[in-house]
Amino acid sequence: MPCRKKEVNTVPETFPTQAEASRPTMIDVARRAGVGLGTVSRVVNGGHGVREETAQRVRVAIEELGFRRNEVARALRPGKKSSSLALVLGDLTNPFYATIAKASLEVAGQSGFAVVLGSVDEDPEGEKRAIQELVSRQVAGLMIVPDQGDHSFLAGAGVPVVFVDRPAHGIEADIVMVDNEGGGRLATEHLLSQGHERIAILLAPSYYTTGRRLRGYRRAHRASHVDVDESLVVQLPEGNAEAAEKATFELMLRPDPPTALFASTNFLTEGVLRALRELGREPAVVGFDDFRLADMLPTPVTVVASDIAELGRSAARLLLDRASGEDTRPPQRIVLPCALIQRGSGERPPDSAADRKTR
Amino acid sequence: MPCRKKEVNTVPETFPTQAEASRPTMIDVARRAGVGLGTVSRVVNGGHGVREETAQRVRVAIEELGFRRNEVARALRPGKKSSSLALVLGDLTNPFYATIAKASLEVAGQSGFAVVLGSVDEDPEGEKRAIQELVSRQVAGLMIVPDQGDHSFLAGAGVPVVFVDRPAHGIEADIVMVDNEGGGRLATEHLLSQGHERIAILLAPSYYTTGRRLRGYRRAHRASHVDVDESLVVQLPEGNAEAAEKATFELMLRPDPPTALFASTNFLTEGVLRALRELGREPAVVGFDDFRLADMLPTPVTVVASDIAELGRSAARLLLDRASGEDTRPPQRIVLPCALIQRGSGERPPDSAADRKTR
DNA sequence: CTCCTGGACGGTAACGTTTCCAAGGATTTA
DNA sequence: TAAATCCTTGGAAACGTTACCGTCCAGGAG
Repeated sequence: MPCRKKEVNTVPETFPTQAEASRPTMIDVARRAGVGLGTVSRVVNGGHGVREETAQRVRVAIEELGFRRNEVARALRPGKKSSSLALVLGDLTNPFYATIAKASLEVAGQSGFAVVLGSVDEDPEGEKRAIQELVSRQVAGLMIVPDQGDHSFLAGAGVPVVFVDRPAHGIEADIVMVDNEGGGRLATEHLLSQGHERIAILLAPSYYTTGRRLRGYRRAHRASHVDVDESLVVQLPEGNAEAAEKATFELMLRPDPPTALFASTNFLTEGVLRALRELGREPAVVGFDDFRLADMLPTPVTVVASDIAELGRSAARLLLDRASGEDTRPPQRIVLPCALIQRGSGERPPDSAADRKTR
Repeated sequence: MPCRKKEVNTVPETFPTQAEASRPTMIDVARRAGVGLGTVSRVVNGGHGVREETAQRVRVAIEELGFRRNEVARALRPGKKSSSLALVLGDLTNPFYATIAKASLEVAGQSGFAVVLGSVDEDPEGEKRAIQELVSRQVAGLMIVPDQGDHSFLAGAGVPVVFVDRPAHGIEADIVMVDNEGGGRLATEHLLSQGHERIAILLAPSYYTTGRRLRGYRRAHRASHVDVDESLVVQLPEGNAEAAEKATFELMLRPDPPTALFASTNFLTEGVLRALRELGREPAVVGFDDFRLADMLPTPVTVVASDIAELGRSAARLLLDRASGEDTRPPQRIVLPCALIQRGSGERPPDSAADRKTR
């Protein structure tokens, strides 16, 4: 009897640390059910054109053998892409990215898609390598939170792409993002309306989002007929909390410190708060993007926030539509709104910035 | 001339939203380089047994055509598993899980492995489905942060498995975890040494880790000859901050409230702090697992912490070794130590728990 | 009764890679 | 010089699935 490898009904004498159990194939199922290979395939894929009685026999055989379709072999067929999406992003430890990952994972999962996370080094070259790795895995689509640098190499990849949070250079593709300019404007208007006229803005380096938030900041000033002191527009060398902390120190120790600070990123907000605690100063603070425990800090933190999870969900939905071929519209551009969440730190009047030295 | 599909040298007239570019295959490369298929394969896989001159020709052809090996087809060969690991965990929004994901991703990436995230619903049944989905994708190994429930179905999967953070029932496999008992003991000893004798412990429901942390709590009490008031051992109905907040309210409003609280999870710690702020009470608090901004809260939070990233790294390393077949040792059990980080909340003396109502 | 239609089903050819085997040429050894 | 060996190379089989193309049989129309 030409049986595949061996049936494992006997207990192996050694612990099967990495059992080579060789899962049953459709051929095994076909043999067992006494039908042809094609019939099994038809049953597995919805069972059209198969007599109910036959289908039942096949299903029984599948159950008995514990058969599961080999997705790799399936994806090999021409035209069929694998049922996985790729997600390329920076630092999962940043709640912002983690939220996107979780949300897209949920949506993909509902459609039976898995999500492959490419490993992302810091440099743009590493990003490119990671993306190509993923393409060679025949993923059905790519969700990318792009780094700076050219992404035109994606044009010929033959895979639909959705950019998340910011667009990429050199390629036109779907993009899902938040209303950065509106958010920057919202935050700044809020501070201006409290009477602040010296509002510093801290910017992470050269992200697209950074520029838009700054634009909102400028627009708000213009609308209120307040001039921007360019020395209060701080381009940080890095996007982390430490850089923001250092910059805040310098800002606040100037002879003419700002009365309010707008931190354009969740990590930057953290750095700002650290510096202020150290300094014992209390200028108004507004952050971009909400973060856990923002309401639990000594002065709860006012932020402009958007629905980050929706960012991930939209991206996944859009990508699934593209991958299925249903959606052939020109590249979409989805922009989610921002809202101001007042908690206290953003509602401090200009004079509260004076030295308190309550330490 | 039997050319594959078509060469796309012409600019398509419509925007190629999801270009069907049909990437070049090894056959194309072979034709272009004027060599056989096998030779190309040998070059791609390290090029042993190929004359340098021939190899060079092949490499040029690869470059010119922009060829990338199709990983799906590669994984189809018997014995060859795909070069991806699967990671199954709960809520990526929890920094604990996010850290594991990031760390394992890094290690896997260094070995050229991608990480597939299975979508994980809440129920154990969903977890099982997700795992089987991943197995059918021929992943080279599984990292699982297991839910309760039986995992014996994994025994025949023919794939190495590493459990993370807690063991699973019904299967013996590698496991990487933290020293839960030691950590629980450390936290409790610390509080006892301050003179606390009424220490409440809040426990998330029925996790393995919960039981171990509780055991450490009891051991510390026994070692100090302090009896445990069983009414201070609080099993929460859910593992989230809300449940902990509610329980803390009830605890602190008792006629005989505890003078210290040990929150056995980062989310629980958050709930405890919320309740205490609301109540205006200040018992000592120690949390299990560090969290971002813990040092920035009104009273910085003392925690027992371990190197969560190392948890993820170890898991990935172990799994890669197993997958390569190099490591055939019996199931390993890696336990990482916990350390106490004193920040203030855990160093409050017993009498500080008295009503302050400073609000 | 014959022919045609259509549903059910079996078989086979791909998909792109790796691996094995055999063949050819060059080089060494007797 | 002939034989044996090695290195290089080409070709074909196989992996598990899906898609297509026939075949077979039943039933209805002419």
